[in-house]
Amino acid sequence: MAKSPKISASHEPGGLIVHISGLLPSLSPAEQRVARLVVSDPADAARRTITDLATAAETSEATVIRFCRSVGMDGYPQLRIRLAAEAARRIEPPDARVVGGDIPPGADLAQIIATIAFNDARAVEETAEQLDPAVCEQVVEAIVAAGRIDVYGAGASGFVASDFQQKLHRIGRTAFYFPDVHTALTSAALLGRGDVAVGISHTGTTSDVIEVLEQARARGATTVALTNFPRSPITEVADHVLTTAARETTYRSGAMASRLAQLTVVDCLFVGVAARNRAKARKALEATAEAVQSHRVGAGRRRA
Amino acid sequence: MAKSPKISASHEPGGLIVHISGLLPSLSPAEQRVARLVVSDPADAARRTITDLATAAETSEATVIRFCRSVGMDGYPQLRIRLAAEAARRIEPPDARVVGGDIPPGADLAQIIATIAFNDARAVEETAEQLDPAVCEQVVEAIVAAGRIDVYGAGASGFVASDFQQKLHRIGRTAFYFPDVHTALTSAALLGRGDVAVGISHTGTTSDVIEVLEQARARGATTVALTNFPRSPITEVADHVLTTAARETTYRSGAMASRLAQLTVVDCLFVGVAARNRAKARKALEATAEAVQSHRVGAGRRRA
DNA sequence: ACGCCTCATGAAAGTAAGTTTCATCCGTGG
DNA sequence: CCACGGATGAAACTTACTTTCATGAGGCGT
Repeated sequence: MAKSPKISASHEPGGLIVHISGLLPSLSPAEQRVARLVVSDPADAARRTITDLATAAETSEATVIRFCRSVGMDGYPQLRIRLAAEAARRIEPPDARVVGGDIPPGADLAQIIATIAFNDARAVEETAEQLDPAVCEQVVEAIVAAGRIDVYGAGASGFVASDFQQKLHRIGRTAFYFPDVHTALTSAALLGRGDVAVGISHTGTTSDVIEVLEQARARGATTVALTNFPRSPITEVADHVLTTAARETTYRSGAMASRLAQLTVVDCLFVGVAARNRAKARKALEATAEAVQSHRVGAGRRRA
Repeated sequence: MAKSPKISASHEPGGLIVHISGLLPSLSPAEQRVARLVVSDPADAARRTITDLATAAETSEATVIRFCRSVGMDGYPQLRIRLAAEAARRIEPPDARVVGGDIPPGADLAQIIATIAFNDARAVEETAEQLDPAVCEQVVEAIVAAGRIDVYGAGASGFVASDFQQKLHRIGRTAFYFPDVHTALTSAALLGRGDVAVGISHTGTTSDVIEVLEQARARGATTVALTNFPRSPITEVADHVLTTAARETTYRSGAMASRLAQLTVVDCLFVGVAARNRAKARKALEATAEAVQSHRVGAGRRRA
């Protein structure tokens, strides 16, 4: 048989749940039902027997096993154990905040704040946990060596792309961001070997971004994808894939946690690049900070 | 039936290992061998199959089962799971992260990632903690009732302003953001009673933003400031002050944590506003999501 | 010392859990 | 309309877990 991809999960001891939620959209419907059960209550799933879990997910044991393999486990017992470990490690949320869940209709502002902060912080932490330092290293390497860096992103991811561009620019890297697809395509066509193209798309399905990244790749540039879903289409046109870990269940809630997760990754890359040449980066940052100084009032201390 | 003692362990979630070593002397020799293996390396034991463990302890599966019962477990699978959970909990959280500290010169990427994520997550959490729900409420109120909302911000805060504008727009609020001071001033001059002007500035000293907010206030608009410093100049021209809690000592003016903190506040306001009219907001969000649908590939799940 | 009892122990039988195979079904594109 | 490929669950199968039971090693009273 042609073996399913089986994305390795062995190098991420902390992020099994995260890993699974990332893979969720790439799973078959029946497997998704299993995944959802597992993600929503890992501890409970660990307690269940395979038959039990299969029944709960309204599917067969065979599907559960397939699910195990899909997320990189050898079999059900292994999943169970990893799940138990994971569940134990995770500090119980202070109160009944639904992770990744919707905000209850009757919620007051204090609840809303608590829920959002909790989910946002989680997204940041979990993203960091599952980020592969080796891949980051390669990306940093490529950016450091790049003649030019293009950052692409549409919609909410566009802000992140723009932020990244601006950060790189501030430390003296030649970076561009294009809010417009046509311009972006034009720019991508002018990239070449040694240049870097970074495509940002939470879902990994934004055709504009994929198209541009593809173009860049065709021209010989090193392509990097930043997405929440490790098996989404964008990863097919990327040399390096960086993933975020936002469980933004509700599409409609307007890309909140995902955006923070993306920014966290951007920060990591930025600092990684800056760290390659501390002195120069620092000097550049100081120069840029000084440049806007005249646009600040009450410089020095701010009235203790 | 003359049941063996079976000391309950269910009420001590944390101390399974301790529990076991406590009753080690009361176990039969063969069971003790099992117990010693388990205590010395719980994680490893959890990975083994019952037969495997029995062999390692030079005994039979039956004895392992008896051991399980002796320590209060129902059977081997339960022991395994508890063991895995216990082992996971023992792993110390990655320490040595300097809160708000600079990144050490020799740091490798993994350290950088951990430090950034830690600080970013902290900023988000602490911001939420000190956010005043009452002030948020007033701001939400004002935005809901506003005829028009202007969001101002320069530099890094500009991205946040832009993000806020876009979010409000998506749920049907009339919101604007101007990257250019002149345009912003022009717009502010056209605001009036019932309108809202939001000024975002991390330091609270960005003269451009202050100036624009001042103008807006003079025209009768409700002014809101979002800053990290509760007594900075911007607060003097604001009717409502919302503060972030980012201790941005890292990589000066990289504006990393502060930006996430600001976004968290924006998210809270956004959800607060959206919650005021769930149905309408949801409909608007769905409509906007649908609008970009044709720019996505592989709508359903992606590649088995 | 002898018989008897108790208990620890593992072999083996039995049961349940997990895994594989395979036929069927369903949607997709030719 | 058919061929194809993937998804799926029933059932066969394997492995893991649990129970039963026979054995034998002490202990202990006589």
